[in-house]
Amino acid sequence: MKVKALNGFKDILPDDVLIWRRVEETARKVLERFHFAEIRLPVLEKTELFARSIGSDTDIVEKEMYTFVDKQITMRPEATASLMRAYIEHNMHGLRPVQRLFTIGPMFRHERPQKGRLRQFHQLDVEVLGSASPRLDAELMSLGESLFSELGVSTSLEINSLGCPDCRPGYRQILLSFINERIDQLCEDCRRRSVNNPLRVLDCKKPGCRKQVEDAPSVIEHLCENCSTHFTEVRKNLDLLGVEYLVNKFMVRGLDYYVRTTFEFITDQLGAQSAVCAGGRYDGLIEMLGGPKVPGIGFAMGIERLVLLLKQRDGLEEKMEELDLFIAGLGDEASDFSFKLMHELRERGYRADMDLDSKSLKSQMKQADKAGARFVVIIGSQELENKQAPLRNMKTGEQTDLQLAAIGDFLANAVD
RNA sequence: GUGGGUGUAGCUCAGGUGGUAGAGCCCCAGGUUGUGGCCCUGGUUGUCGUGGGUUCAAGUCCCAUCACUCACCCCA
Repeated sequence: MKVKALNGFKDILPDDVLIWRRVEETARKVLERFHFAEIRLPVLEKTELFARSIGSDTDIVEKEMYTFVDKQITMRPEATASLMRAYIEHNMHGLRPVQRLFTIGPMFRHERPQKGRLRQFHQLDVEVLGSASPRLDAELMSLGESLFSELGVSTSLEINSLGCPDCRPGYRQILLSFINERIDQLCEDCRRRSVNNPLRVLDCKKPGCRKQVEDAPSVIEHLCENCSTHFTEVRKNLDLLGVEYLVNKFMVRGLDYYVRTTFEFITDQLGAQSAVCAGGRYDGLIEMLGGPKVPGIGFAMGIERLVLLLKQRDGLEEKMEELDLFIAGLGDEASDFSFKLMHELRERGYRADMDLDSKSLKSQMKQADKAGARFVVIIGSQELENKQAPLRNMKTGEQTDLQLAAIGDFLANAVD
């Protein structure tokens, strides 16, 4: 019986790694422009950290975490909590008034896998601590927009406000009585939700429920004055930056710590997993975790989902050039020489390879072609004797004789 | 946790009503005694997911089981 990877855990093979690297490199480049610094965090944390931040009543904490029950530690299901922990632990609020941080890495949730959803998945997590300004909310969304446009992926932005501890309880009551008036018309799930988390009823996907809540009271209409002003300012700043968005009054977040602004970048090309990037404001979270009273906002981008989008976009990827030079050696003596030459060229910084198994020249040329080698040099006993060998440009087919000793210098000229 | 779909070569997939396994791609060799891509010729690779049942005979029918996958739930 072959040993296979766990369900929901995937190998990322070399061809895909090229796409992953493009995503990561683009992200780092764009984030640098927005003055973000990278932070690297551990994958294991105390279970308590997640229970306190994400909320012990959420599905994530209740049934999706990989927890070592005997040790009270958990593989992180998301990055925000860890990042807050690090921020507090290292007193980062004292280093500068506003911290702009991001991190990229694997997260773990024991969910049933499906398209765009794995048990080990990867996120780009972006957080800004230390400012409550609505400008920041808009700035983060424009950052998301820049990331997508830089990668050539089209998404649409939806925003909402969830209010704050001052105004949400009141709204919750209003919504609850609205729901209770038509509780018989709602699906089983929604009836259950109406007790645990009435806001969730708003984003039920069943057409029947949708119709019922069509004109439900929205959070936005019941925001307190501060939250309302904040939301207006966020929208004003989005307009100022020319960021297009849609207000989705039914958008709800699954994590307890969100307040005020929430947003999602969505796509219609990933089946049921439409959100590629989602986030929101979480003023109060740091304090709740024992830190200073510092506001924060952030988002997470699902890298697998992003990679899927990039892959299903018309794939016109060029053949990758993996090598500067492939050395085709013919015969033992020439192969010894080639082996040493290859080593010297690598020491000088060139990408070189050769065939170690004394295959036919035809086969070696094929290998060179497969690898996308820029040049091939062919070395046999005749070439050793004359100290010069034919060097072939694989793109043009041109072939010229070159002194063996001059190959390195030739590459220095030919390769940027 | 719940429901649907699919399991045949390394990959993508054919195999009406049961008769001891196929194509394309990939890979390898040759055509071209030392030259890649295109072309031609030939070749390698299978416990037909697994276990049981019906039958003279099962990839094909029945049952069970596992894996993968999509969707619900939830979420990035």
